Amino acid sequence: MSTPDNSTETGEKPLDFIRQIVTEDLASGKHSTPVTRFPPEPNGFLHIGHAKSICLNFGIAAEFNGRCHLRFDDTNPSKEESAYVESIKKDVQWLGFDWGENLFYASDYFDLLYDYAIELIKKEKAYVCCLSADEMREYRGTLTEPGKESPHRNRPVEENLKLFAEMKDGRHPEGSHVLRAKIDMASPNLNMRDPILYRIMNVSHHRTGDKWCIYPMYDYTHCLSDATEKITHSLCTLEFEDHRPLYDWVLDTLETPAHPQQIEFARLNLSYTVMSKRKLMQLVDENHVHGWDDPRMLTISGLRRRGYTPASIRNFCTEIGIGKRDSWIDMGVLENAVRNDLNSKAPRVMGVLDPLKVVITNYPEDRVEEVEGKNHPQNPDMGTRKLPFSREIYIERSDFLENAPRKFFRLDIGREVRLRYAYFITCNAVVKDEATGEITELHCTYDPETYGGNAPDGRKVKGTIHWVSAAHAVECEVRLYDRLFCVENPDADKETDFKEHLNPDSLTSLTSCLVEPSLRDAAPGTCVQFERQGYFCVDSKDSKPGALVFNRTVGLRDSWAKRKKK
RNA sequence: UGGGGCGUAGCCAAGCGGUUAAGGCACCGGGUUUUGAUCCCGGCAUUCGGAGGUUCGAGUCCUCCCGCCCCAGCCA
Repeated sequence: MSTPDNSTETGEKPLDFIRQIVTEDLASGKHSTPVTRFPPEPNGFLHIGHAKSICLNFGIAAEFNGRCHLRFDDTNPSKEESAYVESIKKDVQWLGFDWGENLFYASDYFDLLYDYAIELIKKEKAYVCCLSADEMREYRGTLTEPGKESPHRNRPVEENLKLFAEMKDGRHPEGSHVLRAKIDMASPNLNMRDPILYRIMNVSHHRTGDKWCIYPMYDYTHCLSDATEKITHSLCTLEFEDHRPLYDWVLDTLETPAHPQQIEFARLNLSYTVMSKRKLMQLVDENHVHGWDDPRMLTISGLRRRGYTPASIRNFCTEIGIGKRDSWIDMGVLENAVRNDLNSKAPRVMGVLDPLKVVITNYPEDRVEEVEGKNHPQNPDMGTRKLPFSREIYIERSDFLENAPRKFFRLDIGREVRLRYAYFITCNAVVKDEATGEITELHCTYDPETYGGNAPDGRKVKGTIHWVSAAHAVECEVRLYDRLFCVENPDADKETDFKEHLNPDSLTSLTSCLVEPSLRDAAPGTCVQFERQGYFCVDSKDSKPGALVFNRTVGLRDSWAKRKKK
């Protein structure tokens, strides 16, 4: 029944090259079940690029009935903190993944790793080197010239054992000694020119405290951690391709429980943003944004606060695919992913961002009626809600235009529009501030026959606009976000600091917005669609009862705005 | 002129020698619509970085060329 067709059984999405390898390894019996791992270093917050890796690793585990470990790659205590461990766990869970019992730390293996190192020394495959960092750089050679062997390369085993033990016991200062693999100083692959395995660091570790003053390097730790956990497929990004020979060398030289296969894929690049932890940290530290979870940040916590759903991020990750090309994904693809998810999930409400008062002159002063609004026009299961309607309402300022062109389907003097779910109104007069000329109020009349929004005489209106009742509306703050940078690739020009491309208008705060009363007690995190405008969520940090704050997750597609631009 | 990778539409991405080169985003038309949203329907690569070659047949195989990315941390 084996078929060369690599599409899924239902034929929806073809398998990427990694899933093809996994499929083949299962078919050939090389593995009975795949075991993957997501191995973040706890030195910062997770971002959308990590989400790609998380979805890949946990996704494969779920699809092929395997498992995925969460392993903290905590081998450099000078940069790591347990606060990051907690935030990473939270983000992975929030994305919808579960590592079950399989939570590991590279630091769990420090004893094991030390024993393996002794093993290497005994096999004459590792030695203690006393060259300084500068000397070592000189000895390493260059891209085009081979390196020179260290004078300590042929130390006797006993001496290496003794020195390594002394390093471990804190008898040598930082930088004075390192343990190196004995491979090939003439290798065209710099990673194979006797790479460092252990360095001395007099730094306490967030988990092991002061037990150690020597810490293993990534290249040595990662492969052995993978092997120890019997990982089958060790997935990492392209820049580690050159490290694979070293990964394999360690596992071939030592006797380990398994020899996982390292497979590299392209990391995610998104237009109009930066992705590296260093740069994100700079934005936070220099107050260009308000913290790691600023809704403009493409961190998982920022996206969460912005109103992105876990499903939207997962869908985005499967949509963009896995490959080996350096690619730049357009920000619009991410935005499209939230719109798609929220379109079916978010209840519809009405909110006015830039209010313009409308007095319905033929509506009784003290009358209040209720009209019924659908919570989702395509999904009756989401029910309906009552909306108060009265003589004074607010509409969006941009829904009125004097001397409007024919194609403007909104309000102008003499034009009739529908107030969503309420009545047809016709504008009769404009009230302006005499000094500034600014429009302060509109006078309209309503047609009592059109309750609910339909005219018994069958007459049509071209436009339907949203509104709130002045006496019942809830005042709130709304924050609009735009892309953080003005250019597609803020990193492109090495001469210019990426921060010079920051978009000065990435945040707009509107403070006198009015939303319908059903939102009065909306809980933090609540996602809704403000009809005709976009998807918004109640801010999880700054929103308080009585002082609601909404974040615009993403606007609706707007073909009218596009048309106007032309 | 060191090594390792990668080139299919504006952006991603299928394609695994054999009919008219999937799909998504973007874009352009049209229809439905009490959201200028959603939804629906249609359009959008005579050509796969370039040039040769093998073959009855090449995006897929071979050769050469061109372009881009990564590597000289006691970071991961």
